[in-house]
Amino acid sequence: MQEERRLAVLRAIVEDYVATEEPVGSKALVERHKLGVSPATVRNDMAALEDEGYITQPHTSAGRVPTDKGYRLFVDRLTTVKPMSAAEKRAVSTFLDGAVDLDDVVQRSVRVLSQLTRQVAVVQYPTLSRSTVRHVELVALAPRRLLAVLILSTGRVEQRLVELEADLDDDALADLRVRVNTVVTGAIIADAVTALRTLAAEPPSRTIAPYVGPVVEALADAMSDHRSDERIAVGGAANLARYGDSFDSAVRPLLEALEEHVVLLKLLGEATSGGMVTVRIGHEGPYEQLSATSVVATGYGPHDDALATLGVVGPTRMDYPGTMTAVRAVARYVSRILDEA
Amino acid sequence: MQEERRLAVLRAIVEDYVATEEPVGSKALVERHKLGVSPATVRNDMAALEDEGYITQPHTSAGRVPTDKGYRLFVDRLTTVKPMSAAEKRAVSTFLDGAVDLDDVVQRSVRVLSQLTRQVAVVQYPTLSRSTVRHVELVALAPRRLLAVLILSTGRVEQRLVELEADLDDDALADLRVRVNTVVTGAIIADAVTALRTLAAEPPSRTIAPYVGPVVEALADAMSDHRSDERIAVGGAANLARYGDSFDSAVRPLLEALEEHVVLLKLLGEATSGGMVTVRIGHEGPYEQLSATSVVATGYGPHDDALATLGVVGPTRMDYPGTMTAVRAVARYVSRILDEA
DNA sequence: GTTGGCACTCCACTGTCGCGAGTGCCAATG
DNA sequence: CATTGGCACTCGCGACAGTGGAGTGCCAAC
Repeated sequence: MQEERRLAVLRAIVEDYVATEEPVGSKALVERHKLGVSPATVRNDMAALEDEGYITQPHTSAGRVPTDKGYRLFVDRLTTVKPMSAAEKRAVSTFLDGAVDLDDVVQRSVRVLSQLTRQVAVVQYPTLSRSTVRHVELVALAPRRLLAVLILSTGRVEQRLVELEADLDDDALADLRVRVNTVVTGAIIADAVTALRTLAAEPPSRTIAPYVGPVVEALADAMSDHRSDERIAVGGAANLARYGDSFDSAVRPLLEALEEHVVLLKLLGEATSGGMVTVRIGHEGPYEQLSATSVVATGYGPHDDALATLGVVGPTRMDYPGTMTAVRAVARYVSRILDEA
Repeated sequence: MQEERRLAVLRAIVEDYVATEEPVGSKALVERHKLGVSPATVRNDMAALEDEGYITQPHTSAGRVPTDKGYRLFVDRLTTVKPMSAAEKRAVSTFLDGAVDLDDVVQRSVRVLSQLTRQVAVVQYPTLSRSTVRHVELVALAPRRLLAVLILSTGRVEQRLVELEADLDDDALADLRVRVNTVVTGAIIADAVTALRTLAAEPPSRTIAPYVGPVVEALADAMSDHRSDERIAVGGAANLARYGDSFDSAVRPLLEALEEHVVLLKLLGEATSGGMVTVRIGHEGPYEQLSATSVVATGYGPHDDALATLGVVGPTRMDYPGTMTAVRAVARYVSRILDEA
């Protein structure tokens, strides 16, 4: 009974603090939220909550502020799903539907996500390693030169120039093309690479033997190209300007992190699929300097495969319910678009 | 005679102010720069400089600060070329030489430029419209489906999927490939597009007539794809953290501008080729809100064609000589790399 | 034209003080 | 035993005045 009210008080504190950015006191609380009890009672509850480490006061005789632990409890148990407004839904769909290719999808996602949440949005490009090969094309550019084109299930296209050591005729090229595609089409990247290497190690026909090596190398290179794994789009950095206070402690390290895509990737963490949104609050993250920022992220990809991750980073003091639904919605929508492609 | 010393005083003021970020007074000036005259004399000169609008004082009885006009004079007439240190040169070359493709070149340029200048660096991707076509490849993916690959002189590769309305045999494909390449190879984009349209309007052979339309459309689309024109890479935003003061007035609008690539493009301005570095100081720029920021930019591209622009944006109070040489050096180096490719 | 002297200005900094929001504790109450 | 009103206490914050110092402008002398 009292326990229940205590949680209500915590929720109220979090909500008010997020809204006002100021430590919230007992009196203001009972005024804004009809708790049906007196300020004194709330004070008792607050003292208890502080003992348990959910809230803290910046200095004696100031209002209370949620701790990371308090936000955690709030997110885990007190969050009521906040549906998006019809207007917002419409905005997401119309904006994302205009995308013409994968690059564009990612760019637009970043944009819509940052505008929706008024935070910094981060979208990872679909990872190669977990996508599958749709098709491989080999194009003769010159007798000893060909272009290897790799088309993936995510819509990504990679190409590599291949220099050969012997002239290539059309028949051999056709043979090679068929052999390679038989082996890799439909396979996930990791498997495709090993399959290709076996092919190169034991050429199944003498016609292709002289060429299979360089071609396989080029393809394997394109497949395991880690630069693509690390690609990330960032948007809404201007929202950092709203931090106002706590510039050095919060904005500076975050700005630096935004440049270091490796750090960002680590921040986003493992992709979780199936509509689950991960929330990492303050010090729970792997970086000491980012102890004042939270990350709300989720995986996305066609057929609910979590190919990549998208989310937002912002101050620990953020609107978690709203942000979570926005992230979830954008992830779903992007996944659906990738399904169709 | 006095005129000469006055300019020396202005130069000293600019240098000191850039170094210390604080209004500079007459006494401090004669101490730091061996001007050979007394503070009183300097004061007279300062009064004159203020009358002419080159410097100003934030409030009565404070030191002087250069105005935009003062910086302009400094940049135009007082700048002594500041050579880069051997270490810096080495850093630029080793860092940029590691680039594997155009994307990588741009990314690395942004990085090295922002680190060199400790400012926000902006690099525009080489514009399509002024580059030339190296090669067009057409790849049959299915009887009625082919991939059109466009390879440009800048190293950029664009591809488009083309759906046909009639089955395509190998002979027709080969014919089409030859015809297209004859028309566009070596041409600059603008010419290539018109040449393609003529080809589509008057098909020179009946074999290719049913296919030339969609293929030409796809290629023309890829060529005039304005999204690529607008592509820009930004780096070093973390350097904005050093602004410290004047956060709202300077950092916020700049952060917003960094997201709006259209604005950035306009800021960078027209590409100027041939080692000329453009400096735009404060209010000289097209945006009222960015009246506290300067832009140092120059064009770059293979064979000294100014295909695109790169530069840095920062506070009007910046180290112009150092920034200018850094921008010039990076532009030259990138141009040379594009030459080789 | 240059210089030293001098009076003046004004910002930045410091210390003091009162206000108000908020707390913790306690005794009273249902 | 949870809740409540009362009350004394704490402490941050804004206002205010006083002070020191850097810098200026002006002037008379060289």
